[in-house]
Amino acid sequence: MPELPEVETIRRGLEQLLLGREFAGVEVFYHGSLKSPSVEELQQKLPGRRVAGIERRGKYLLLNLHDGTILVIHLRMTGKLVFSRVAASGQKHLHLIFSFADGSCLAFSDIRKFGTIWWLPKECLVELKGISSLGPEPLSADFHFPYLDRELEKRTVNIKALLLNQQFLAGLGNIYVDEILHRACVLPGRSSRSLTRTERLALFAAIRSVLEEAIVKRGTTVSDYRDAAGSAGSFQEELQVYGRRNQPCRRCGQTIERKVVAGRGTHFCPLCQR
DNA sequence: AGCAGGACCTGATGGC
DNA sequence: TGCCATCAGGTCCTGC
Repeated sequence: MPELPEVETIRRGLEQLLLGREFAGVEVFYHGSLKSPSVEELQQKLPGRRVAGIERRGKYLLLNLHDGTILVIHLRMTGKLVFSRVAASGQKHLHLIFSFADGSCLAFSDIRKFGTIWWLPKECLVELKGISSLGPEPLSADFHFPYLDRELEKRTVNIKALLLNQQFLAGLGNIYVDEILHRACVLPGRSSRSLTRTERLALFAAIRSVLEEAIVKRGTTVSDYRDAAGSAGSFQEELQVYGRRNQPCRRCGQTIERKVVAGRGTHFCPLCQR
């Protein structure tokens, strides 16, 4: 599932592949992917516009076009963006293809059809509630210890649910939350405000270090994640708890357990996480 | 307001 | 073998 490190890896790939390219057309096979505008309006108005820059906000990809409009893409769980130098077709679950003036294209496919695309003027970005309500970027200066400390104090939910909340912090998903809590030695069911100062400091450091290392490894490929060039990531080899139920903890040897916390499959070490 | 739980989807897996 | 139920998870929506 693409979380922050995967989306950042895709962003970097797309930046190499798409910058300056001019849109020539769009084919839409599954209309549910395109939230706005209509297929007709997109097909009519997108051609001729060029890619000027690619940003990421949380798990959202933002393709800035030279005329001040933005293509916003969210891959949700199984969405994929794959660039090809020649026209692509025939692949399964293909929902939309952007073609460029030089004959290359960007294909959007998604097994579960949850992924979404918007095209809108930059000033309308605030109307996308999912983006405008996002919390700070975990790797930016906006995310600092006093913020984490304050939020932990005022929330009543368990720490797993808080870390999954995009309005608290943008970009974390199920895999990295489990890994972060293991690194910080904190059990996922603990209430946010119960964390000691030592644990809060460890959590702050773990959020940053796990994400940074995962970006270096170009993300985690558990089932079908691929970057924009079609390559898998390698952080799955570094996972300490996620997907390791009944296997020994790499830190203390205790058997990794799995239970549902905050409605999500949650992996943890019952001995070295407290 | 904050929080919990269901809905949206399809493919993989397991039980019978 | 085939059928059915269950599970996977990001975000939005509803209701408490």
